[in-house]
Amino acid sequence: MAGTDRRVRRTRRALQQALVSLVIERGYERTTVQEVLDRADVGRTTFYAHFRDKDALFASCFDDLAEELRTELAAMQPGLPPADPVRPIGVVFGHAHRHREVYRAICRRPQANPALAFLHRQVADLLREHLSDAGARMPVDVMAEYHAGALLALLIWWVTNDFPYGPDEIARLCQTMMAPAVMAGLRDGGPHGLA
Amino acid sequence: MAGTDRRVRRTRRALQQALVSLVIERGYERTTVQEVLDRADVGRTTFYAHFRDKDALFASCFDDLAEELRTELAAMQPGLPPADPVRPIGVVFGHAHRHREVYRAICRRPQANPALAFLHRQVADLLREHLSDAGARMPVDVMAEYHAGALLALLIWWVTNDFPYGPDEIARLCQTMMAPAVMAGLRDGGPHGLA
DNA sequence: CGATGACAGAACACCGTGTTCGGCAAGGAA
DNA sequence: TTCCTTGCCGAACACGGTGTTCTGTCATCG
Repeated sequence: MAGTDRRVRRTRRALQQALVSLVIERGYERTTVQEVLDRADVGRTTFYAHFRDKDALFASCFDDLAEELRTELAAMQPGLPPADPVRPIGVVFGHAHRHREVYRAICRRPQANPALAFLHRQVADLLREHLSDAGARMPVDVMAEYHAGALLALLIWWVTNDFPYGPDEIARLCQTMMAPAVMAGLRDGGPHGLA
Repeated sequence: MAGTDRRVRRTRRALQQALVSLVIERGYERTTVQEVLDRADVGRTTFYAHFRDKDALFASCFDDLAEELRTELAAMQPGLPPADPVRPIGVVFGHAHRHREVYRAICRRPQANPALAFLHRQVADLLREHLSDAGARMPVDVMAEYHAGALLALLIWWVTNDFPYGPDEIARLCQTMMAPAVMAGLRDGGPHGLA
C-alpha cells in the first residue's frame, strides 16, 4: 500500500481530505458521495474502484491513525514496568489533539440515536445541577459529561448483553464506581453524598 | 392525543410495535419503511399522515417512556431532602429493565461510527487486561465498559467543544476522576496504580 | 519507448423515500 | 338508524442518491 502508484495515493488522499472537510462542514449524513467527488475532483468510477462506499472511505480516514494509536497503547501493556499511571489516558487525548481535524470529523458524526442522546443529556443535566449545587473543585461540565458517559456506556452494555445482572445489582455496581470519583471532585467530602 | 380516534391509536401503536420488533431483529438502518408498513399492515399514505419519517416514528416509541423517566428523575432534584444517593442511578436502570424491549431496540441501533467504536473497544480491552491482571473485586467487564465509556464521552465532549483545555490538562482531569474509582474496584489499594 | 492500468464521463438500473389522488369504510353525533 | 366527518387504503408517481457498466484517454513505471 505504501509503494503503490503515485496516482492512487493522490486520489485516495484527495477523497479522504474532501470527506473530512465536508463532514466538518455539514456532518456525515448530510454529505453525499457526489459532493465528495466534486470537491476531490475525482470521477465516480474512480471512487468505487477504491472504496466500497462512503462508510469505507470514512473508515479509511482513521485507519492510519488507528494503527498509530494501537501501537502507542500497546507499548504500555500490563507486565511492563509500572509506567506512569496517567500515560494511557494522555496517549488518547494527545492523539486526538495531534489529529484534531480527523477527530473533529469523527465526532461530527452524530450519535444518530435520539433516544440515547436524550438519556445522556438528561443524566448529564441532572449531574450538572447536583454538582454545581454541591460545589465542585473541578469543571462541572467535565464531571457531568464524564459520569453521564460512564452511566450510559454501562447501561448500553447491560442492555445489549441481555441484562446479565438484576437492575438493583447493576445500579449498585455503578454506584460503587461513581461515588468515590464524585467525592474526589467535590471541595470537601460532600455533605449529603449524591452520585 | 389521549382522547383521539380509536383508529388513530390503533395505527400508531401498530407502527411503533412493528418498528421495535423489526429493529430488534435486523437493526435500525437495515429496517425499511415498507417493512414496517407490511408488518403493521398499514398503508403507506397512513404512515406519512402520522409521522414525518422513520426517525420520527422511532422517537415516538420512546416519547412516553422519556416523559416517565423525566418525571421520575425530576423528583430528585437538588434542594430536596438528601435522598438515597443510589436512587438516581437505580431509577435509570430500573426504567430500562421495565421497558426492556424498547431499550433493546434503542441499543440495537449501532454506533454507526467505526472510529468511535474502535476507540471504545481499544480502551475497554486495555482496561480489561490491566484490571484482570491487578485483581478486581467486581466484574472486570463492568469496570472496563464503565471507564471506557467515561473516557470516550469526555473525549467526544472535548473535541466537539473545540478543545477547551490542553491535552495534558484534560488528561489530568480525567485521571483525577478515574483513579479513585478504579482503586475502589481493586482488592487492595492497587500496587502500581494504573488508570 | 511501449504496456499497463488508473482515470474520466456519461449513461444506466435500482432502491428507498415521500407525495398525490380518488374511492372506501369505520367512527362519532343526532 | 342516519348522516357526515375523517381516517384509511392502494396505486401511481417524481425524486434523489447509489453503485455499475462501457468506452476512450492519459499518466506512470519498467
